Amino acid sequence: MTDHSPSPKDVSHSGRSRILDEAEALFRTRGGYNAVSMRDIACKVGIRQASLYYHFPSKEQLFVAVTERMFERHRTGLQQAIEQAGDDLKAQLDSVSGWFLSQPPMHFLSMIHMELPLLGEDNIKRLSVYSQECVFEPIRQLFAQAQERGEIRDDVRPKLLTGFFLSCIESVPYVRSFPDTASSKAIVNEVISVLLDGIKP
Amino acid sequence: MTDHSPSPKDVSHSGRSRILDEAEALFRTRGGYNAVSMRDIACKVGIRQASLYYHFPSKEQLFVAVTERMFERHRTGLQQAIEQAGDDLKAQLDSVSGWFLSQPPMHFLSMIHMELPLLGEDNIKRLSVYSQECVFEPIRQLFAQAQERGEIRDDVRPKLLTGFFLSCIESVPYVRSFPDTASSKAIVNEVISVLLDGIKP
DNA sequence: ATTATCTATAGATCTATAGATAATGC
DNA sequence: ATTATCTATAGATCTATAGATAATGC
Repeated sequence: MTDHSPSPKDVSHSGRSRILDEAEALFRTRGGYNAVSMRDIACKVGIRQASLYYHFPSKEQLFVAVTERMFERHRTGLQQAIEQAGDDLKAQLDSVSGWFLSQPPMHFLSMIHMELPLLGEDNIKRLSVYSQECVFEPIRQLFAQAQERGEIRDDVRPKLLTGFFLSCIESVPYVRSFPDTASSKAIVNEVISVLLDGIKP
Repeated sequence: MTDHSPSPKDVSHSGRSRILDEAEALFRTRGGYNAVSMRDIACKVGIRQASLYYHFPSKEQLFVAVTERMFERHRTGLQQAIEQAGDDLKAQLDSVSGWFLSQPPMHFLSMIHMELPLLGEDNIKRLSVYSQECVFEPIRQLFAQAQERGEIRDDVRPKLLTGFFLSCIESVPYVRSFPDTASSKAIVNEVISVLLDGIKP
């Protein structure tokens, strides 16, 4: 929460944020909350497992901190991406896609329905709300404003468009994994092209 | 399909397939492979944990069996759905969507990148290939044939369309979870409408 | 005095195996 | 004789706590 950064001696990045970094990488690359032990995390950081409990009261709270920080990063990243693009829908979508591609895949939907249910009720609520604010809502507004400007048909709902767009972005690493497929950027361009113009000739 | 036999001795349905049913439901509703123990599964079935090892040599093999059976079910379901629809793209997509909505959500992408990595190398390969054959390939062919019939622009790749379509279908339970949102059928219709015609006015 | 680590361990798991036992089929 | 279950338990975990210890700040 309050990051008083009292030690400007942060040579080569230590302490709490180092733990968050390593934990985030492990939760992402191995199979999520249950597949990563406190020992795994401590090992990566280079300390003993029990020492993690000086910084976080429980594994669950460490996971929550990791996830909140990630959402927060996406909030600011998305905000900047959208600002830079100006008031044009396609430019905004390109920019937002560029942001997501610049980040390690967050696996938004997978997180929501495979990781959240493992947590306590309060934390589920907390992270659900936070994911909405940081990730979903910025994109929803982008679509809603484009609709007000008349760039989007009136019979599609921005909320649903946001869900579809996010899920397509999330599928990029998967389709990329096919033998002959193109770059992520090319794939994303195809998503956006289909979204804007449909697949008909 | 329906299992309503209230008979106490449950002659209709016991043994191996009963275990697969309960395990599948648990893996889906709780948080996946690591979140479900053999004890949980045995408890649902009504036997002791050790008895599961008479039917399956390991938890991993049980999970593989569950997943293969699920893919197989989707293979035949998708095949029927596509056959029934005839040679029209929209009709086929409607029918395929109808099939997915008739099934508990399979969380295709989530499975691929959160569950598979937990398994042994051989099983990863095995299930990857199987998921391609049973789920991905039928839909890819649907798009490829529509493209040959001239119903789809030549500059979009069926493989990518398949990824996008699957990921959108997978997002339906999520967007459904929003407060005011419509039925799953209405959501899917909106996906298909956007896919076919784009979002421009 | 505070901060950040350590060692050691309690207490709960969880997977899998060994061997006994009941029920069924021949 | 085979099939399907059971009890009991070994052996590995894993989370979290208690209390000691070193390093840093005042």
